[in-house]
Amino acid sequence: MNIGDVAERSGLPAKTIRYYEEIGLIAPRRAANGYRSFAEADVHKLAFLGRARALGFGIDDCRSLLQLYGDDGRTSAEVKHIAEDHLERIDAKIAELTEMRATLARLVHACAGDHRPDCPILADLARAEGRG
Amino acid sequence: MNIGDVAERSGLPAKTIRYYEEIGLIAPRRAANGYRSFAEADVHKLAFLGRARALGFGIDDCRSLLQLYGDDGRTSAEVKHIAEDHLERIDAKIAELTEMRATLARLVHACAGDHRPDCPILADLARAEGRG
DNA sequence: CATTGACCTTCCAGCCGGTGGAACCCCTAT
DNA sequence: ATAGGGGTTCCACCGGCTGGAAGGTCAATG
Repeated sequence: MNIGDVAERSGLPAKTIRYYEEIGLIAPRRAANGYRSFAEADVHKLAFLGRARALGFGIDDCRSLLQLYGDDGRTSAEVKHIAEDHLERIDAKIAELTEMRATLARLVHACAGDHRPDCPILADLARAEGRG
Repeated sequence: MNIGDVAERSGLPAKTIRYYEEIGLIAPRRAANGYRSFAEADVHKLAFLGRARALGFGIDDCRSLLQLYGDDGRTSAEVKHIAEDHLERIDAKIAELTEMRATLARLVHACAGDHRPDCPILADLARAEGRG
């Protein structure tokens, strides 16, 4: 299977697949003409990676997850540990964004949005002492 | 004022301040010895930038906000527009993360996290057809 | 058999918003 | 004179790709 077919089947762009090979996440064979020659297992791995990435796992986590996936001696505790750490990072990010959102929404709400120059948003940015 | 003092007063690392000069957000004078020589207005601008960045505005937005801030002929509508766009992007990001979080939390919950290899997390990544 | 066009290859550059480090200059205190 | 704590420039790197140039390969045409 050539990279185009694999891209279609895995849902990942060809560029990304080449990149994943470059950083050692997959290692497809090569045909005599130099083209990458993908096996079903590669497609499977790539789909796995696509789903892990879609859940927000970083490349390093993906590497670990893939390794655990292929390791019969793994424990589910190892996998869970990675996922829990990631969950914490997501929660932290959500909390951060939620705080931003609250401040921003308050400012947007306070701003008339008309032709006049007076603007609570700029006022807040220019001098944020007193409130968060 | 030298960059170190400005860093302390604005809360931004000296590296970042140099970077902001490089990309044209600020333009401090230079002393005879080549050192950057910051005025109060520069410190003010940097603090403004720091707060805008803390609200998640991108550098381009910061540039626009700074420009509007210094423009007496601005309208609050222009400022509000930038903020509303940004608010939408934040909401989209929160929604994305919240969805990730939901899936991930479900998987983590379903995983025993013990010494055995069976793991719903890996199972889901390996074959995610049927559920989101 | 030559050409077209879709595919594949490699390599280099860029995105965002900095951050780290090397190599060097400047200023003050001892 | 020297030590140290500033400052300066420049270049490389982070994540995770993405775009594009330059060129090789292949199947189907005229």
